[in-house]
Amino acid sequence: MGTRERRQREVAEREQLFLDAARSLIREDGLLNLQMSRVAEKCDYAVGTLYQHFVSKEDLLVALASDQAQERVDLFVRVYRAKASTRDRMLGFAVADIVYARRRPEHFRLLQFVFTDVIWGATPPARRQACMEAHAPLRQAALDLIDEAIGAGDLDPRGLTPSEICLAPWAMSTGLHAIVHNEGLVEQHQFAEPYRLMLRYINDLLNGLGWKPWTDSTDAAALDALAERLCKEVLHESYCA
Amino acid sequence: MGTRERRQREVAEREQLFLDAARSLIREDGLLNLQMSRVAEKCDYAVGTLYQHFVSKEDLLVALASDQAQERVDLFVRVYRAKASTRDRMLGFAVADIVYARRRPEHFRLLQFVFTDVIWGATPPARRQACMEAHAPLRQAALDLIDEAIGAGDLDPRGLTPSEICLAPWAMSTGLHAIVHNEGLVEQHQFAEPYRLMLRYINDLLNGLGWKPWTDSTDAAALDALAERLCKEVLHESYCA
DNA sequence: GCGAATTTTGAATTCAATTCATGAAATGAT
DNA sequence: ATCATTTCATGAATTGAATTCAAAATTCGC
Repeated sequence: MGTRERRQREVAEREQLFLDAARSLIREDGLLNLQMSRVAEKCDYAVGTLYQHFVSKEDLLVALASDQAQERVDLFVRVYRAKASTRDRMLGFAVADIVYARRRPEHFRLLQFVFTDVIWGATPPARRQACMEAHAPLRQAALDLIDEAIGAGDLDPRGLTPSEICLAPWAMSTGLHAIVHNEGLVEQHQFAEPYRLMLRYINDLLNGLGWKPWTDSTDAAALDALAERLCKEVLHESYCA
Repeated sequence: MGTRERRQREVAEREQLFLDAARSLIREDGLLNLQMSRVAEKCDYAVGTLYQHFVSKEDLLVALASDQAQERVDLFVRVYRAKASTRDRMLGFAVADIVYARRRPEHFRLLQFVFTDVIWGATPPARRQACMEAHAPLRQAALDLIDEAIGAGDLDPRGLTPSEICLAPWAMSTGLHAIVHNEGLVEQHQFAEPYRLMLRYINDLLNGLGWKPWTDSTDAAALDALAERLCKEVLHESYCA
C-alpha cells in the first residue's frame, strides 16, 4: 500500500523544509545565532517535531552540510565530464569550488564548523557517515581523474598513491577556503583576489607534482581564460560574478 | 610604589594559571567538554574571578590559542635563524609545525575551532587583535625568509608579492592540519604518514613556485634526512617521536 | 585602626537546547 | 461506522551550562 510511502515522502519533504529554513536563517542571522526553536517556528512546527528529524543541533548542522554537498558534487561531476585535458579538469575542480563559494558563501563556513571536533564529536555516527558519503563523490571525481591522468601518461605518480596525490590539492583548497572565509585574516592581510591566487598555487602545485603538460603560472591571462571558459561552457556561469 | 606592580603580576600569574588549567582540562576531557566552572574549580577560584579575566568562554579559548602560539613562534624563529639554505628553512617551518603538532596535539584542533566564525565572531575585538598579534611572528618569519630568498636570488617572485607567496604554503599546511586533526577523515582514508606527505607536497609546491635549488621530491630519504637534521640541530628534538 | 575602594565569591539568573506527558490523528480490526 | 491501538505532533516544563551581581572579604590610604 502506498500510504506508508506517501508518509515517508511527507517526512522527507518536511526534513527538507527544516533544512531550507535553517539555511535561510543562517544566511540572515549567521551561524552563531541559529536557534532550534526559530527553525521550528519558521516552518510552523513544534520544536518536538524538529527533534524527531534531528536529535540535536549538531545533527541538524551536519545534515545541512550533507544536504548542501550535492550541489557542489554536481559541479565537480560536470567538470570531470568536460572535454578538456586531465590537467585543465583538475584545475577545473578548483574553479568549481570558486563558483560554489560565490553562490553559497555560508557553505564553507558551515563545513569548517561542522568538521571541528567539537561539533563532529557531538554528532551521531549515522549522520557523520551520511555526511562522509555525501562528500565522497568529490574525492571520487578527483581520484578518477588522477587515475585517468596516470593511465594517459599525463601524470607520473612517482611513488605516490592516487589518494595521496589527491590529498595535496585538497589540503591546499581546504586551507585557502578556511583562510579566505575568516574575517580578520583576510581583512588584515588584504589579499586582493584570493581565489585567483588559488588557481595559480594549484597550478604551481600541479607543476611541482609533475602533471603534464607543464603550464606557466606567470601567465595570469591564460589561467583566467581557462577559468572563464570552464565557467561558461561547463558550469554555465560567469566567472567574474 | 611596587604594590600595583606586584598586584599586576599576581593577576598575570593567575591568568596563566587559568589558561594552564583550561589546557589540561581540554587534554583530559576534550574541547567539547570544557566547562568554565571546572576551570575555576581546578584553580580554587570562584567562577566570578575567572570572568574577570575572560568575559566569555570564547574569550578564554581565543586567549588560550594566543598563549600557545608563543611556543610555536619560538620554533619558527629557531628555524629562521638556522644555518641552512632559504629553501631548507622554508621547509623547516613545516618541520617545526610537525614537531609542534606532536608535542601539543590539541593545539591545531583548538585553532581550527577558534578561527571558526561562530567562535571568532563571539570574541571581543581586543582579544582577537591580541590573537592576531600573537600569531603574526609566524607570518613575519616566513615573509622575512621570502625577502631573503628573493634578495639572494633563490626565488624569483614572478609577479607575486611576498605576502602572496607566503599564502601558498600557509594554506597548504592549514589545510593539512585541518584534515589530519579530524578523526573521521583520516581514519577513513588511512593516510599512512600524513605529515611526511606534507613535506613532500610543500617541496613540490616550492619547486612549482620556482624556489631554487630545485629539489627532487621523489627522494624521500633526502627529505627525511633534512627533517631529521633540522629537528636535531635546530629544534633539539627527535624527528620520529 | 578605620572607612572607602577594590576584589572575590558563589548562589541566583538567564537562556537556549532538549525532553516528555498529553492529546490529536491515523490505522485497522470488528 | 465504531472503537481500540498505535503512531505522531505539540509546546510547556526541564535541564544544564554560561553568565551575572549583590553581598562578603580584602586591600588601601590615612
